[in-house]
Amino acid sequence: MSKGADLMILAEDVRPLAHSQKSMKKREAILSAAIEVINAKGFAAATMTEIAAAIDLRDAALYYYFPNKQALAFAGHQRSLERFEAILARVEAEGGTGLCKLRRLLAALLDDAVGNGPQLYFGDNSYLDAEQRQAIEAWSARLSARLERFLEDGMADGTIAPCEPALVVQLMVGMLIWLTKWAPTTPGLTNERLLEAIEVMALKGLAGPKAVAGP
Amino acid sequence: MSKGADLMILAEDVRPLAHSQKSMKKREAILSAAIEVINAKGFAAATMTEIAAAIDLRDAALYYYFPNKQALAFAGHQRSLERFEAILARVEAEGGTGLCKLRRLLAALLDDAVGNGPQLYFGDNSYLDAEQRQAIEAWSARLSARLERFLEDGMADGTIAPCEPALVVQLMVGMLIWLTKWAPTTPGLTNERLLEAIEVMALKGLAGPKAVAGP
DNA sequence: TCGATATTCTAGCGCAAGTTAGAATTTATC
DNA sequence: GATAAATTCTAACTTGCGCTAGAATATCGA
Repeated sequence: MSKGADLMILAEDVRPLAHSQKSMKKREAILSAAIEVINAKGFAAATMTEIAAAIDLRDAALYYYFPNKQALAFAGHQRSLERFEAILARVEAEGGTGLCKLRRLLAALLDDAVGNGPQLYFGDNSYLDAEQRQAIEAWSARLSARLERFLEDGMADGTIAPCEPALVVQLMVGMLIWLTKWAPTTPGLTNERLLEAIEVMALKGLAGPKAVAGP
Repeated sequence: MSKGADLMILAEDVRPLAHSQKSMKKREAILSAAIEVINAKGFAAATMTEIAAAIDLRDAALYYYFPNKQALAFAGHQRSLERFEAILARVEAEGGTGLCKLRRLLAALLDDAVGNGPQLYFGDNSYLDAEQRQAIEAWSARLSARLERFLEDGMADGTIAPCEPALVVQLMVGMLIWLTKWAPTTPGLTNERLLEAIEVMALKGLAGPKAVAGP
C-alpha cells in the first residue's frame, strides 16, 4: 500500500469514488432521511428499507453511497455535530456576555431543529464500533467544553451564578434531546413558548447579579 | 368464552399460573435485568439472551415467566411507573409548598435511581403495540398531570414563578431521562452535586417571590 | 425415597433485516 | 443516436434473534 492511497481512505468512506455534485446531493438526502428515522426509532429499529423508502429508493441503493448501515449512522452523527458546531461558532463569533451567548445558542438550536429536523447531537451511539464511538465522543466532548466556556465566561462577567458548568451543560443537553421527541407531537406548540419555558426554568436560575433581561 | 375467564385474562399476562413467592422473586429479578438492559441499549438492541445472561439463565427460561419480549418490556414500563407513582404519592402526602414538593420529588428520584437503577419512566415505547402504548401513555400523562400540580400549587402559593407547567415538566423529564445515561459513567459524581446543579439551573429560576431557601 | 411439580436447558425453526451480485435502467458525453 | 458511465433494481444469501418443543434437572411434599 502506498502512503498516498492510505491517506485517501482514512478521510471517510470511499464508496462514491469520483462522484458528481448531483450524486453528493442524493447522499445528503439519504443522510437526512437516516438521521430522522434513527432519531425517531433508534438505530436497531430503523431499517435500511424504511430509510430508503423515505426518499423513494430501495434498500440496496443505499449501498451505492454508504458501505453499510453503521457507516451511514456514523456519517449522520458527524453531520449532526458539524451543524451543532456551526451554530456554536456563529454564537461565539457574535460575542456578548456568558448568559447572552447561552440564550442565543438555545434559540438558534430550536430554530435549526425546526428548519432541518432533529439531529443525533449527543444521543445514543452504542451501536458504533470502538473507533467510531471514540471519534464521536471526543468531538462531542470538545463541543461540550466550548459550551461550558459560556458558563465560565458568565461566571466571570457576573451574568451567571456559581455552578458546575459540566453538570449544567449535561442537564441542558438532556432537555434538548428529549425536546426533539415530544415537542413535534405537541399540537400548537411554538418556539416562542418553548424558549419562554426554557428561559424561566433553566436560564433565570442561572442568572447572576449582573444579568439583565432581554435577548 | 365465559365472562369470568375473560376477566382473569385482562388483568395482565397469564404465564405464571399458580406461582410461588420464590417464583415471583425470580420474575422480579428478570424484570430488573430487562429494564436495565433495555434502558441502556434500547428495546431492539436488547436481546433476550443478554437479559437472561444478566441473571445466569438461558433465553428460553424467560418464556416461563413472560410470554414474549414485548410483554416483558411492557411489564418493565408498568413497574417503572409504579415506582414513580409511589415516590410521587409519598411526596404529595408530605405536603408543603409547590416548590418544596418539587424539590423533594427530584431528590427522591435521584435516591431511587441510585438504589434501584434507572427506570423506563417516560422513555421510548414505540415498540409496544397500540393498546400497551396507550395504557403506558395514559398512565404517564396522569403522573405528569400530578407533577404539573406541584407547579400550579407553587404558582398559587407564590413559591413558583408564572410558567406553563406542562412545558416545564417536560423539560425536567428530559433532564432526568438523560441523567440516567451519563451520570453513571461520570466518575466521582455524587447525588449532592447533582442536586446542587439542578437546584441552581432548574429550581432557582422557577422560584417565585415567596420562595425561601432550604429543603 | 419416590413421585409429582416446577424450573431450566438443548436444539432447532422461522422470519426479518443487512448485505451482495448482477441485471436493468437511467444519465451523460461525443 | 450510440456508447460508456452512473445509478437503481430484483432476487437471493446470510445471520442473528425471537420463540417453541420437548428433554433434562431441580425442588418439594408424602
